[in-house]
Amino acid sequence: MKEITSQQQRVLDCIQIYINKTGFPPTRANICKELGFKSPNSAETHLRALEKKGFIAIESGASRGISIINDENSYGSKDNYPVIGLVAAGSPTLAEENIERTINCPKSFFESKFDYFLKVKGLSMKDAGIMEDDLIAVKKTTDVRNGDIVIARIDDEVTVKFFNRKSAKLVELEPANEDFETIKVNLERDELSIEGKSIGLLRRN
Amino acid sequence: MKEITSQQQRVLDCIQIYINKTGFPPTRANICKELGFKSPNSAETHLRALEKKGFIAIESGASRGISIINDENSYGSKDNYPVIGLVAAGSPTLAEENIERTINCPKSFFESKFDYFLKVKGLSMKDAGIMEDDLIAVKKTTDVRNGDIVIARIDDEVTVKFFNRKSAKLVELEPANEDFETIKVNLERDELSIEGKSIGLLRRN
DNA sequence: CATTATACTGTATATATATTCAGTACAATT
DNA sequence: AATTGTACTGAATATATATACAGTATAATG
Repeated sequence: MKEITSQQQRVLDCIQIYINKTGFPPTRANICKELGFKSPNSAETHLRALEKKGFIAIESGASRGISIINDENSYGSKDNYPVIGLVAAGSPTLAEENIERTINCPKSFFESKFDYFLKVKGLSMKDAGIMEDDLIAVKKTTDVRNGDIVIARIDDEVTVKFFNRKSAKLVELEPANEDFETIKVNLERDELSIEGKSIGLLRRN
Repeated sequence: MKEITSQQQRVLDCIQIYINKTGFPPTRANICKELGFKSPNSAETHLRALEKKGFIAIESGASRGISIINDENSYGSKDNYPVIGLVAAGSPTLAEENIERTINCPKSFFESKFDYFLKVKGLSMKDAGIMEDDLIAVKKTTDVRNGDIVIARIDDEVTVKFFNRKSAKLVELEPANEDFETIKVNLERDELSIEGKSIGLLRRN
């Protein structure tokens, strides 16, 4: 993120204030009126500069298509946490197309910090009190221990299970539902990537 | 706030998701595309209905001039909610001595407003995904329906169960665990007070 | 010294967008 | 039986809006 000029900062503030006040971004003309410019092109050039520097995104062709980019490695640092639903095969979990929505929640809401909410599919962990459509608070880490509820990825499929390391080369992913079977992962043959672990859960009836 | 139809709810959700994803509200055409309508007027009429019912505001003439009205809770305003643990016999649930701690949490965190968190004891609702020490978000109300998870008080003891009204004088409180038995409450003989119902759940591992 | 970025005014225009009008159909009230 | 609300299609239109183009001026940069 490059440095911003004072005028560009005024424009950026103006956009944020406008959104806070009305719920939607301003037009070029709105910005001109707020800041006293007499030509819409004044706003336009500032917007293009802000876009080039990475402070905002502009949807081409769309009216009011301005969005303020909350940098700091995607979402984490603020109070808005993304909710991940179905994860498209092969795509990174936090890719934009996987984000269903965001939830506003205090950073210290769970005992330790976390990175996103994962919407649960299926009932394979029901005996651990994890039901369909529950939102698991996931902390991105590979530091997991036996008994942890982990979010694992096997062959581009994301699954939530108990982690259980049996030996140097064998990891078992155990469901909490007798209708499901333990997944045995031979680390020499199969690929296992640990996305993170569950540190909390949220359910909305 | 009047009642909303299922289609209007879909439109409202669509608007919120669009804003979350893009940073600005959708046009009529955007809504049509998302929901499969073929005429922008389909969206228009739904928007007007939502406006009339007070769910959204529409800025006349402005493109994308839709804003979602969050009555009171004004998205982001936070509040402290008490956590109720063991309820002393005879005392009101929200009495000071019953408050273990408070949790800071956005007012609009669950779909509907709630009054306190109740810390769950025992496993009588485990098949409903409610485990020991889970925190249930409780909305104080006596307006409960069959199938709701209610917080009930019988003889100064607080319990969480499924509510099931069998007849004018018989209410059954059903556990979600085969090791527990349904509590049958004869309203002519026993006293039953409904403290509220569960509208969400929070678990901290 | 040429180049580039900032910071504007002013005009013009294609098109994105809201909004109205004309219908059809169905269900719930009154 | 008449009215109202919901739930749409389809077409038409005024205007809101982004955006390009033509200038002017200043400061910084290599």
